[in-house]
Amino acid sequence: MHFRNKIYSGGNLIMRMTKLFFNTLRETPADAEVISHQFLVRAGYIRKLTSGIYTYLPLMLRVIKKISNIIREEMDAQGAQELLMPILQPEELWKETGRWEVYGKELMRLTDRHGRMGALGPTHEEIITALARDEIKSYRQLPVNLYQIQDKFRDEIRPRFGLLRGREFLMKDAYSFDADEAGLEESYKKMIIAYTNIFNRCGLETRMVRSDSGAIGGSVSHEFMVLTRTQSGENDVLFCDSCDYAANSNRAESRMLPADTDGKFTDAKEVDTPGIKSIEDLAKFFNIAPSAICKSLVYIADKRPVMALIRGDQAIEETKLLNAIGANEIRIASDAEVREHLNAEPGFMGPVGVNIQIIGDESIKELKNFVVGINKADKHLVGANWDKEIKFPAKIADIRLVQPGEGCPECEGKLETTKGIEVGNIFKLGTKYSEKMKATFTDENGQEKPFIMGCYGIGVSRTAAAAVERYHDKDGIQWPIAIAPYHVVVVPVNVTDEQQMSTAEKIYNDLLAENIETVLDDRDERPGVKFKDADLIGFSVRITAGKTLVEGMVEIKIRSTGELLKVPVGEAVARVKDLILKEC
RNA sequence: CGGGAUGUAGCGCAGCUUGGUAGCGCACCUCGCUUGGGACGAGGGGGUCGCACGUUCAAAUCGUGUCAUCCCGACCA
Repeated sequence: MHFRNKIYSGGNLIMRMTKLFFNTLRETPADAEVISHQFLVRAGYIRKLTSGIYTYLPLMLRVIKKISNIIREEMDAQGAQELLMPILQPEELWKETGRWEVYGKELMRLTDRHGRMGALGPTHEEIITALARDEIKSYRQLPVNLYQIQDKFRDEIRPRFGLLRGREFLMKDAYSFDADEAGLEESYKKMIIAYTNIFNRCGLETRMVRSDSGAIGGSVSHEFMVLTRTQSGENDVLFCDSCDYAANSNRAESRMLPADTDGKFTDAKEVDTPGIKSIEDLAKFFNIAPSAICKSLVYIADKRPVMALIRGDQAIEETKLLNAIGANEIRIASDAEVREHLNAEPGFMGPVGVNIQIIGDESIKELKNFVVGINKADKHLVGANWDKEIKFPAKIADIRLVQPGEGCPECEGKLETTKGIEVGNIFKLGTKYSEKMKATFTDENGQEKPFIMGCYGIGVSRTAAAAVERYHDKDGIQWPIAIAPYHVVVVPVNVTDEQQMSTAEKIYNDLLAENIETVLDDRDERPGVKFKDADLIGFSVRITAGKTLVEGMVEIKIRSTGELLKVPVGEAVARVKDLILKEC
């Protein structure tokens, strides 16, 4: 309830709409695909400069500042301290961690006039670690958590969805330094508290989900997802219908349905399967369940071929596979590559007599008397068993894609799926950066030790977009009140009507005196225009001074619910204040 | 990077097939009128038709190249 603060730092003081720098569009911009992009452009919040790069107009900046301030308050409450690091980063630091090579094209590299290489910061692990290395010498100085709110630049392969995936975007990034694992655990928990509070205060329902750590590395990580309840959102989230388990699909686990190995084939033998290549065809051909088949897939991981085995009814989760074999890049092999590396026809390949790495999913362990390819065209082996006819793979890992409907790994519930927008993430980095960069401190025994680190991000601009994605109707945005650019718009229906205008002015001034952020729509426009704009922009409350004035009443309309109240002029301010206090 | 599409006024689009003085709606300016859900009338301003080269008496229109933007995919906080 930030409006209680005497000093509001939301921005400039122009609160008359004739002065406000904004412009609404009647038509939807052709290049805006998702709702948040469309409304933010139409309502005059953002304008595109170039692909993936946007100007935040005054309305947008107010929203951004509100989110930022909530973030600051909650981060500070957990003992974190704000600083601000440079956006241009020197090549040397990135070479220390090796990320200059592995980060890829997303890292926007540039050269200065002296020919020195650098990059626009997509994240700041290197910079903060270098700072800690120089400044933190003793365990007595620990723990420390430093954060900043700053523009990040990532040269996205394909920017899209407006503010949801831009190249330049506002992010809060925090980095914790601890003396030991227990300290990191403590810091991590504090950030969970901070994040939970932040998103709650922003009025966003989020779910903390387990996720893959990606290129940043580290062991444990969680993402905070806004569950959009719509088609939009880039991540698939699996969550339990009865406990609080939730995970990104690239990390989710489950109790899968048992295999249906009915023991049809008790003896192992080669069988002709002319042209029968797919699992589906095999199942039909033999009249068995897909789960009685061992599926073999070949991937090219960092240019080397790898065979992945999985139960026939299951699918590979490529991110899991990538992590399991420690590769940077992975893709399914082409037919030509299968022939080249296996000397086998696609559709008949299998884990026999090949000299490439073989990795098996957990799901193949229980396979008995199964059907499997043996690298012979138009033949399959039936009734196979591990370590009899087929050698059990040396490496087994969870590389399976979890499907909705499967059992929750932590309770008896079932998993459901929804789209989510990732607005925050937290990582336990451990010593990944501090070791490489020789960022150490002296512990109480005089031993030199690397910092135990964590990092914690929140996409500020993305959070704003996610809020629009989640809260809107056909007419426009329905901001949660805590992040709405203004709380109230006062609309005199006809600015040439003296009574309407003076009433509106008075209410407007009285609201301002109560520290309620109010704009006066003093434009000489027809009421329809003002109402449409008010809905589109998403002022939380609209007070209309119009025809009801003859009864001494004004109208109060609540944007989020559409609720309409008629109240005596003299009570309007108190009623609105009350409404906002209750956050509508 | 692969596949697809589009570049014409600030925004949304037509015109291109069949080459001949660049149009419509919204927005903008002036005047009038209007004032409870994106009014109406009259008048007005604004465009190197993405860029370059070529074909032609003549190119928004045809050809070649190039750049940009968007969509699908690979990738990703």
